[in-house]
Amino acid sequence: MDDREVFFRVVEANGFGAAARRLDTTAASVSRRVKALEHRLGVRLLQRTTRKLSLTDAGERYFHEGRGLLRQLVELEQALTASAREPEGELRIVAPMSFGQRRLAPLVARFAALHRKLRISLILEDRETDLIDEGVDLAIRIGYPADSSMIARAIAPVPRHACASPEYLAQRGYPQSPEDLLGHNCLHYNLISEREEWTFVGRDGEQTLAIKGSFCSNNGDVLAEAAMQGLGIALLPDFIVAESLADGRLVKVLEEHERAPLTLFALYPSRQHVPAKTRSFLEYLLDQFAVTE
Amino acid sequence: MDDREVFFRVVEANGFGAAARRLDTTAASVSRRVKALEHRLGVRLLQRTTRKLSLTDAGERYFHEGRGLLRQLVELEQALTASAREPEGELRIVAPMSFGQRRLAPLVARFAALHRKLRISLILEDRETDLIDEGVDLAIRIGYPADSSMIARAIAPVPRHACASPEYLAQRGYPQSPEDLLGHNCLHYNLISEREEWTFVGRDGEQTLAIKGSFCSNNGDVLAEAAMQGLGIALLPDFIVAESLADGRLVKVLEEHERAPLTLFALYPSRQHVPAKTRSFLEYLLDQFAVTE
DNA sequence: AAGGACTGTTACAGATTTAGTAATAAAGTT
DNA sequence: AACTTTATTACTAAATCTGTAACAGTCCTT
Repeated sequence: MDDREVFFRVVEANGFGAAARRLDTTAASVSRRVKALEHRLGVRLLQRTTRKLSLTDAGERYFHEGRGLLRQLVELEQALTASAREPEGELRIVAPMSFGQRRLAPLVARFAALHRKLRISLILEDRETDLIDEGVDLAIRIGYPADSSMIARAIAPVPRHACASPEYLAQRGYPQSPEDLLGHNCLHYNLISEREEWTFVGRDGEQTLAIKGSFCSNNGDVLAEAAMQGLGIALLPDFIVAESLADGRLVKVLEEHERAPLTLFALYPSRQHVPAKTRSFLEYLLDQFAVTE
Repeated sequence: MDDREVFFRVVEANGFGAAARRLDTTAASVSRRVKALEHRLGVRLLQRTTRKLSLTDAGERYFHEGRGLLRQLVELEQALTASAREPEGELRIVAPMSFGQRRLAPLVARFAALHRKLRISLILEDRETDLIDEGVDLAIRIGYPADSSMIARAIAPVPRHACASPEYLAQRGYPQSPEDLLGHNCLHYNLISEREEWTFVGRDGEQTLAIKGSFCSNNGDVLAEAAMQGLGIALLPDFIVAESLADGRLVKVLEEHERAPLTLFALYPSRQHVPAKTRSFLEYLLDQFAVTE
């Protein structure tokens, strides 16, 4: 509690004791704080006998001009505090391109409809942006957490499937074991990892293969399209190939050898006092993915 | 120092350490205070890595809207502090009628000329006003201090003289001792004391006489006029009869029996943080009367 | 690639400040 | 005159704040 506020309360309540009661403290404390304020300003603010209070010129001026200022300041602070509770302002989200388009965009649109005081900016980029530099509230990443100064919250597992078109498999054969891939045209998705290695779970644990292929890309949709055209086998995240698998344009291979899924992460700066807009969206995401997956 | 001010300084200085240097404290302290402010508001204000600072939405708003408010408040406080040093505003003085007219008015006029930022209100009243109720900064009293909650500062002695017109004395005789007054028409000034008693210094200490007279008043000028017209002997303060004594219209009697003079007092509320206008005027009075008397 | 310089944060210990209790003094009230 | 009510202050304990120093993360230079 500010000494200034104590003084204003004394004037409003017209007495030290009355002010103390309203401020839930003792008259002794109020007396000392007014004294301290007067000492700090070097001006007597209240002329007081044990029975009467009256403002000095300085006190009069301070009360009339200062109270409004302090009140505005306090109201501003309360607005800020409130904004930490109810989502408002701009929420900047960055996410990988494909995931953003396919999965995030519809969720974000529904979330935006729930919070009309929120302006949402969804930025799709396949590079790791500096959250602080870009003023980003929340970043969606797939893989493993990296930036140590950020908080990484796991949202959902992201399985990856090795898949190809039925035509390709009919022509080149259906791989029965990971090793069989060495004879196939493997289409590498180099956004998650540059290294042309695929890892599967074999008889005795994980097994990493140096694969080869005629085509790689940092864009999963391009690879999926290539696979559908019968170019080869692609190892792609579930959300990119789910539709194609569902309607049969792509077929999973080596399904029982799939390694543990990647993780969908939400990254946000710091842990103390996360603004409501960020916290709220994060909870929404967790809720949505808990149901879906 | 207010946490708010620390935060604004951090933003202005663009760094905790820089702010600490300007505020003449340590980075540790600054860090903690910003943290405390954020905790109090429940909002993170600054996004910080060890190398970069950036305002959160809340911090941005707080800085832009709050800094002006706090600055106005601080400037108001500085103005109040300054007003305690340089006389300004309204200075309300109350004084007894006769003394005010004859002695104080010219001094006040000269004092007013010295301090153009001061508006002086000289209230002449022969009753004891409540300084606090009336918003009076300084009261001039003659006699002995009474109001215990006020500060009474002695300014000058005020001798009283028993005096009459030369014509009256020629006709009725010149009193040689205080007792001789019993046979005279004593004109009582009942402002200082209602009781019709005059005290003189005789052979063995003070001697109080119950005097009698055909005329009394609470106005010294009226009494002086009456005395000059030869009505009787009046016991009046020096400042009322000085002129008449100087030009011979009145003559002192029993001069060697005069008791100790009354005292001219300045009364003002409290002792801590006396405003500059009051202090300044008091010093002026002391200076003026030290020279004159 | 590694070291150096600088940043903000935090544990610790000591110092300062603050709070409430109770006693005191002053001014109304019955 | 006794009683209330009011503001103030000495006293003690609790809370807070401060600076130091160690630490950790980041950028820059070599």
